[in-house]
Amino acid sequence: MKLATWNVNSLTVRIGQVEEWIKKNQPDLLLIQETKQDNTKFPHETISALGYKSIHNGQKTYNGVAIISKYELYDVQNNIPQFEDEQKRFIAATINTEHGKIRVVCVYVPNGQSVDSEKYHYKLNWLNYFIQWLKNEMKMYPDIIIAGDFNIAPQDIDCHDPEAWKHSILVSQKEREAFQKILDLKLLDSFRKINPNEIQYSWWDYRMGGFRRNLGMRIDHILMNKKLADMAKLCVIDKEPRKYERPSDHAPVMVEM
DNA sequence: ATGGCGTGGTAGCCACGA
Repeated sequence: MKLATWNVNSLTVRIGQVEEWIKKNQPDLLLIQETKQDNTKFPHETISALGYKSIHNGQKTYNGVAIISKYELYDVQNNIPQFEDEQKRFIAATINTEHGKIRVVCVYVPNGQSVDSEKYHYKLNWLNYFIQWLKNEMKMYPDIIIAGDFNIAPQDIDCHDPEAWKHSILVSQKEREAFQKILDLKLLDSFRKINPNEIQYSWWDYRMGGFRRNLGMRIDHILMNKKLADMAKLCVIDKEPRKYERPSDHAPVMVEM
Protein backbone atom coordinates (compact mmCIF):
# COMPACT_ATOMS: atom_id res chain seq x y z
CA MET A 1 0.00 0.00 0.00
CA LYS A 2 1.15 3.48 -0.87
CA LEU A 3 -0.48 6.39 0.92
CA ALA A 4 0.05 10.11 1.00
CA THR A 5 -1.15 13.35 2.55
CA TRP A 6 -1.09 16.72 0.83
CA ASN A 7 -2.36 20.16 1.77
CA VAL A 8 -3.24 21.45 -1.69
CA ASN A 9 -4.21 25.03 -0.72
CA SER A 10 -7.34 25.17 -2.92
CA LEU A 11 -8.36 22.11 -4.89
CA THR A 12 -10.02 24.41 -7.42
CA VAL A 13 -6.61 25.80 -8.35
CA ARG A 14 -4.66 22.57 -7.83
CA ILE A 15 -6.92 19.87 -9.34
CA GLY A 16 -4.66 19.60 -12.41
CA GLN A 17 -1.60 19.14 -10.21
CA VAL A 18 -3.39 16.56 -8.07
CA GLU A 19 -4.31 14.60 -11.19
CA GLU A 20 -0.75 14.79 -12.49
CA TRP A 21 0.66 13.75 -9.13
CA ILE A 22 -1.73 10.80 -8.78
CA LYS A 23 -0.90 9.55 -12.28
CA LYS A 24 2.81 9.78 -11.59
CA ASN A 25 2.85 8.31 -8.07
CA GLN A 26 -0.11 5.93 -8.14
CA PRO A 27 -0.99 6.11 -4.43
CA ASP A 28 -3.63 3.74 -3.09
CA LEU A 29 -4.76 6.43 -0.72
CA LEU A 30 -4.42 10.20 -0.84
CA LEU A 31 -5.61 12.47 1.95
CA ILE A 32 -5.94 16.11 1.03
CA GLN A 33 -6.52 19.26 3.05
CA GLU A 34 -7.60 22.82 2.32
CA THR A 35 -9.84 22.04 -0.62
CA LYS A 36 -11.54 25.42 0.01
CA GLN A 37 -14.69 24.33 -1.77
CA ASP A 38 -18.10 23.07 -0.72
CA ASN A 39 -19.22 19.52 -1.37
CA THR A 40 -21.10 20.40 -4.56
CA LYS A 41 -17.86 21.65 -6.15
CA PHE A 42 -15.70 18.63 -5.35
CA PRO A 43 -14.50 16.96 -8.61
CA HIS A 44 -15.64 13.40 -7.89
CA GLU A 45 -15.84 12.64 -11.65
CA THR A 46 -12.23 13.63 -12.30
CA ILE A 47 -11.09 11.46 -9.39
CA SER A 48 -13.33 8.60 -10.46
CA ALA A 49 -11.90 8.73 -14.02
CA LEU A 50 -8.49 8.00 -12.47
CA GLY A 51 -9.92 4.90 -10.81
CA TYR A 52 -10.50 6.23 -7.29
CA LYS A 53 -13.37 6.63 -4.85
CA SER A 54 -13.58 9.94 -3.04
CA ILE A 55 -15.29 11.50 -0.05
CA HIS A 56 -15.20 15.16 0.90
CA ASN A 57 -16.10 17.26 3.91
CA GLY A 58 -15.79 20.81 2.67
CA GLN A 59 -16.96 24.39 2.87
CA LYS A 60 -16.64 27.53 0.81
CA THR A 61 -13.37 29.53 1.04
CA TYR A 62 -11.75 27.82 4.03
CA ASN A 63 -10.62 24.38 5.22
CA GLY A 64 -12.09 21.24 3.61
CA VAL A 65 -10.71 17.69 3.73
CA ALA A 66 -11.04 14.71 1.42
CA ILE A 67 -10.04 11.08 1.09
CA ILE A 68 -9.20 9.69 -2.34
CA SER A 69 -8.90 5.93 -2.32
CA LYS A 70 -8.50 2.81 -4.47
CA TYR A 71 -10.35 0.96 -1.71
CA GLU A 72 -14.02 1.25 -0.94
CA LEU A 73 -14.63 3.84 1.80
CA TYR A 74 -17.21 3.07 4.46
CA ASP A 75 -18.35 4.18 7.93
CA VAL A 76 -17.62 7.78 6.99
CA GLN A 77 -17.41 10.32 9.80
CA ASN A 78 -17.47 14.04 9.05
CA ASN A 79 -16.06 16.28 11.82
CA ILE A 80 -15.11 15.20 15.33
CA PRO A 81 -18.18 13.78 17.09
CA GLN A 82 -19.30 15.71 20.16
CA PHE A 83 -17.37 18.79 19.09
CA GLU A 84 -19.50 21.62 17.74
CA ASP A 85 -17.55 23.13 14.86
CA GLU A 86 -18.53 25.09 11.76
CA GLN A 87 -15.10 24.41 10.26
CA LYS A 88 -14.60 21.33 8.12
CA ARG A 89 -11.29 19.91 9.26
CA PHE A 90 -11.87 16.21 9.76
CA ILE A 91 -13.03 13.22 7.76
CA ALA A 92 -12.61 9.54 8.61
CA ALA A 93 -13.48 6.28 6.89
CA THR A 94 -12.68 2.58 7.01
CA ILE A 95 -10.95 0.62 4.25
CA ASN A 96 -10.25 -3.07 3.69
CA THR A 97 -6.70 -3.54 2.48
CA GLU A 98 -4.12 -6.27 1.90
CA HIS A 99 -3.02 -5.40 5.47
CA GLY A 100 -6.55 -5.83 6.83
CA LYS A 101 -9.18 -3.38 7.98
CA ILE A 102 -7.80 0.10 8.63
CA ARG A 103 -9.45 3.23 10.00
CA VAL A 104 -8.22 6.25 8.03
CA VAL A 105 -8.42 9.77 9.46
CA CYS A 106 -7.68 12.92 7.49
CA VAL A 107 -7.12 16.06 9.57
CA TYR A 108 -6.52 19.71 8.95
CA VAL A 109 -5.52 20.93 12.42
CA PRO A 110 -6.19 24.67 12.95
CA ASN A 111 -3.28 26.97 12.27
CA GLY A 112 -3.64 29.07 15.42
CA GLN A 113 -2.57 32.38 13.86
CA SER A 114 -0.50 33.50 16.89
CA VAL A 115 -0.09 32.31 20.46
CA ASP A 116 -2.03 35.28 21.89
CA SER A 117 -4.91 34.76 19.48
CA GLU A 118 -8.34 33.30 20.12
CA LYS A 119 -7.54 30.99 17.21
CA TYR A 120 -4.66 29.52 19.20
CA HIS A 121 -7.10 28.54 21.96
CA TYR A 122 -9.37 27.07 19.32
CA LYS A 123 -6.41 25.04 18.01
CA LEU A 124 -5.56 23.63 21.44
CA ASN A 125 -9.23 22.97 22.16
CA TRP A 126 -9.67 21.24 18.80
CA LEU A 127 -6.66 19.04 19.56
CA ASN A 128 -8.07 18.19 22.99
CA TYR A 129 -11.34 16.98 21.55
CA PHE A 130 -9.49 15.16 18.79
CA ILE A 131 -7.27 13.31 21.29
CA GLN A 132 -10.28 12.26 23.36
CA TRP A 133 -12.06 11.01 20.27
CA LEU A 134 -8.95 9.20 19.03
CA LYS A 135 -8.39 7.43 22.33
CA ASN A 136 -11.85 5.93 22.11
CA GLU A 137 -11.67 5.23 18.38
CA MET A 138 -8.48 3.18 18.82
CA LYS A 139 -10.35 0.78 21.09
CA MET A 140 -12.64 -0.04 18.17
CA TYR A 141 -10.04 0.25 15.41
CA PRO A 142 -6.59 -0.87 16.56
CA ASP A 143 -5.21 -0.44 13.03
CA ILE A 144 -5.44 3.25 12.33
CA ILE A 145 -3.75 5.88 10.19
CA ILE A 146 -4.04 9.57 11.01
CA ALA A 147 -2.60 11.86 8.40
CA GLY A 148 -2.83 15.46 7.39
CA ASP A 149 -1.67 18.97 8.08
CA PHE A 150 -1.07 19.04 11.85
CA ASN A 151 0.31 22.57 11.85
CA ILE A 152 2.86 21.42 14.44
CA ALA A 153 6.60 20.94 13.99
CA PRO A 154 7.15 18.19 16.59
CA GLN A 155 10.87 18.69 17.28
CA ASP A 156 13.55 21.32 16.75
CA ILE A 157 14.90 19.43 13.73
CA ASP A 158 11.51 19.96 12.09
CA CYS A 159 11.98 23.73 12.00
CA HIS A 160 14.62 25.67 10.07
CA ASP A 161 15.11 28.14 12.94
CA PRO A 162 13.81 26.66 16.22
CA GLU A 163 15.34 29.44 18.31
CA ALA A 164 13.44 32.18 16.45
CA TRP A 165 10.19 30.16 16.40
CA LYS A 166 10.39 28.82 19.96
CA HIS A 167 7.37 30.74 21.27
CA SER A 168 5.48 30.96 17.98
CA ILE A 169 2.67 28.90 16.51
CA LEU A 170 3.64 25.55 14.96
CA VAL A 171 6.48 25.22 17.48
CA SER A 172 5.12 26.41 20.86
CA GLN A 173 5.37 24.07 23.82
CA LYS A 174 1.61 23.60 24.23
CA GLU A 175 1.23 22.51 20.63
CA ARG A 176 4.13 20.11 20.95
CA GLU A 177 2.65 18.72 24.15
CA ALA A 178 -0.61 18.08 22.32
CA PHE A 179 1.28 16.31 19.54
CA GLN A 180 3.10 14.22 22.14
CA LYS A 181 -0.26 13.28 23.72
CA ILE A 182 -1.27 11.88 20.34
CA LEU A 183 1.94 9.85 20.13
CA ASP A 184 1.34 8.69 23.72
CA LEU A 185 -1.71 6.83 22.44
CA LYS A 186 0.91 4.47 20.92
CA LEU A 187 1.01 6.09 17.53
CA LEU A 188 4.19 6.63 15.56
CA ASP A 189 5.25 9.49 13.31
CA SER A 190 6.17 7.37 10.29
CA PHE A 191 8.58 9.88 8.76
CA ARG A 192 10.55 10.21 12.00
CA LYS A 193 10.49 6.47 12.71
CA ILE A 194 11.95 5.63 9.32
CA ASN A 195 14.27 8.63 9.04
CA PRO A 196 15.38 9.32 12.64
CA ASN A 197 17.79 12.16 11.87
CA GLU A 198 16.65 13.47 8.49
CA ILE A 199 16.09 17.19 8.22
CA GLN A 200 13.26 17.63 5.74
CA TYR A 201 10.35 20.00 5.57
CA SER A 202 6.82 19.73 4.18
CA TRP A 203 5.90 23.44 4.10
CA TRP A 204 7.68 26.60 3.00
CA ASP A 205 6.32 30.14 3.14
CA TYR A 206 5.48 31.66 -0.25
CA ARG A 207 7.21 34.84 0.88
CA MET A 208 10.89 35.73 1.10
CA GLY A 209 11.95 32.92 -1.25
CA GLY A 210 11.16 30.43 1.50
CA PHE A 211 11.39 27.35 -0.69
CA ARG A 212 14.50 28.46 -2.59
CA ARG A 213 16.26 29.10 0.72
CA ASN A 214 14.77 25.99 2.33
CA LEU A 215 13.26 27.96 5.22
CA GLY A 216 10.67 25.33 5.97
CA MET A 217 8.91 23.27 8.60
CA ARG A 218 7.81 19.66 8.84
CA ILE A 219 4.18 20.05 9.85
CA ASP A 220 2.42 17.45 7.68
CA HIS A 221 2.47 13.98 9.20
CA ILE A 222 1.38 10.39 8.76
CA LEU A 223 0.82 8.68 12.10
CA MET A 224 -0.04 5.02 12.61
CA ASN A 225 -0.17 2.35 15.28
CA LYS A 226 2.94 0.25 15.84
CA LYS A 227 1.82 -2.79 13.86
CA LEU A 228 1.26 -0.70 10.73
CA ALA A 229 4.30 1.49 11.36
CA ASP A 230 6.50 -1.60 11.52
CA MET A 231 5.24 -2.56 8.06
CA ALA A 232 6.07 0.83 6.59
CA LYS A 233 9.30 0.59 4.60
CA LEU A 234 9.66 4.09 3.24
CA CYS A 235 8.47 7.58 4.11
CA VAL A 236 9.41 10.47 1.85
CA ILE A 237 8.46 14.09 1.36
CA ASP A 238 8.04 14.78 -2.34
CA LYS A 239 9.39 18.26 -3.06
CA GLU A 240 8.63 18.05 -6.80
CA PRO A 241 5.12 19.60 -6.65
CA ARG A 242 6.54 22.54 -4.68
CA LYS A 243 8.51 23.35 -7.87
CA TYR A 244 5.41 23.33 -10.11
CA GLU A 245 4.03 26.53 -11.62
CA ARG A 246 1.62 28.01 -9.02
CA PRO A 247 2.45 25.42 -6.36
CA SER A 248 0.78 24.68 -3.07
CA ASP A 249 2.97 25.87 -0.20
CA HIS A 250 2.92 22.26 1.14
CA ALA A 251 4.58 19.16 -0.30
CA PRO A 252 3.03 15.67 -0.22
CA VAL A 253 4.26 13.21 2.41
CA MET A 254 4.16 9.59 1.28
CA VAL A 255 4.48 6.18 2.97
CA GLU A 256 5.00 2.78 1.34
CA MET A 257 4.17 -0.37 3.22
C1' DA B 1 11.99 35.49 8.07
C1' DT B 2 6.83 38.04 9.13
C1' DG B 3 5.98 43.98 4.31
C1' DG B 4 7.73 41.06 0.98
C1' DC B 5 2.95 35.50 -1.29
C1' DG B 6 -1.19 33.15 -2.55
C1' DT B 7 -6.21 32.10 -2.45
C1' DG B 8 -10.86 33.39 -2.12
C1' DG B 9 -14.06 36.23 -1.16
C1' DT B 10 -16.23 40.75 -2.32
C1' DA B 11 -15.76 45.90 -3.37
C1' DG B 12 -13.13 46.61 2.94
C1' DC B 13 -5.97 49.99 1.83
C1' DC B 14 -10.49 42.36 3.60
C1' DA B 15 -9.58 37.39 6.01
C1' DC B 16 -6.65 33.75 6.48
C1' DG B 17 -2.84 30.86 6.05
C1' DA B 18 1.88 29.23 8.42
